Amino acid sequence: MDDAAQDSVLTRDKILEAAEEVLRRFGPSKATVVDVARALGVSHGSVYRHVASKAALRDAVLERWLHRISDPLEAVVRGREPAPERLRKWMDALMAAKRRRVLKEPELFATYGILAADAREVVKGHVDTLVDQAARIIADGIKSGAFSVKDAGSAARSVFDATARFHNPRHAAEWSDPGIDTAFDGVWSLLNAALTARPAGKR
Amino acid sequence: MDDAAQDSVLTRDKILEAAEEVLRRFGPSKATVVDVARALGVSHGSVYRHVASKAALRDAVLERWLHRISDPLEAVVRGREPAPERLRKWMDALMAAKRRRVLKEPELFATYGILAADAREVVKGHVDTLVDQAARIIADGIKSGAFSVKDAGSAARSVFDATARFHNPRHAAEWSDPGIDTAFDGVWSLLNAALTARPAGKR
DNA sequence: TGACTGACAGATATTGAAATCTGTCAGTCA
DNA sequence: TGACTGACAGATTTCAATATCTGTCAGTCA
Repeated sequence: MDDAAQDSVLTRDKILEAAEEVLRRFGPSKATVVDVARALGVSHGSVYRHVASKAALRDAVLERWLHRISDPLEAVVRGREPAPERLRKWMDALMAAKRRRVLKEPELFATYGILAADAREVVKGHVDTLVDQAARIIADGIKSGAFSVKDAGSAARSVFDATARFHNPRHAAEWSDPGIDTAFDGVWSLLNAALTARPAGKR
Repeated sequence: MDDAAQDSVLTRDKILEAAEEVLRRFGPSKATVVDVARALGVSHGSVYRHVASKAALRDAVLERWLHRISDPLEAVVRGREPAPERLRKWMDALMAAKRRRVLKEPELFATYGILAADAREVVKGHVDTLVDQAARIIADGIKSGAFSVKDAGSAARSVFDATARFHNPRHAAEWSDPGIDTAFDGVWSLLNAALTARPAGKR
């Protein structure tokens, strides 16, 4: 009848919210659908009315989390600085976002790492989103003449691949190495040189 | 008395040999020092006469295995081709060595991955060896004028970092992706451009 | 005499019975 | 009438008793 303040109606969003909290508190190996239902005060059968399976629920929670990483980077992509500075800023923001999460809540980070291992498709989507962001910056750079590569898309993919050590969660343990920033600067200066290099009289 | 054919004397080498075989057959979680001793027909107490601990034994076996990867690359480093070709050949050989091992014996590869997780120092030594090999090639390239980077050592480290996705075992699962070679070519062409780029009239 | 054994203490791993979980669906109730 | 419940089958996980392992060392024996 009235459609406001209907706290009692079970929505997919509420389930995702609760699942996130349950995962945070119990970790991926202990969190159960029954826990999620209990947190919401419903039977676990009700949960299955809104999500197809436990795997689908985990996927959806992971997807949300990944969006909270990639969405804020949009602001950097749409920034006004020259493309080279903007690309560096975007990389810094990406790395900072990841590192902040490992440092602040290492266990939660590990939890999402475990979810990601079972959700290749979701992760692929996340990576594609990020590569697309980088590609848009590089395309700007090509247009303005700052970058001299042919294809923004493949350049973006290569930049992303070449910097894997600095943003791929598999390498998270290395992010607290003292030399990590120096290492990134080294890689960055090669990549930046490659992107900006004048086509050059052969060889 | 006589020092030939003394099959009965227990040496550190024989222990490493046996430990390798036990690890191959039982995997890292099941392999025990008792198994190694049994394979050698001695008591496990004897094994402790030659190795300080199970961890030290694992480290030594891992180190051997890593040497079997890095040693053959020396031939490439000492090759006669121009540095850029040689560096590429070295990278190809490194990647081929790793991929061959995952493909032929995935479980054994996983076993060594697990050993490596507990042997940071040994792994660090292996990486240093590899980076040093790359640095020697790059130094040649600088001498011959083919490369224009300042410091061979740090350039080598950056090249190694930038190609992590293609040789770091953490990414082994990605090595069977159909696009992996294309991805490497993309990264390589950026790195090659960066190394060979003429210092360029600024910006 | 010194390489090797084997029993030991404490730590770690295995095992299988009992408990819990996932996903379904006929039935309730607002 | 349709969102929700709760009991169920089969799969998975837990837990505590039991067995095995690691590292040591006094003692054997060649």
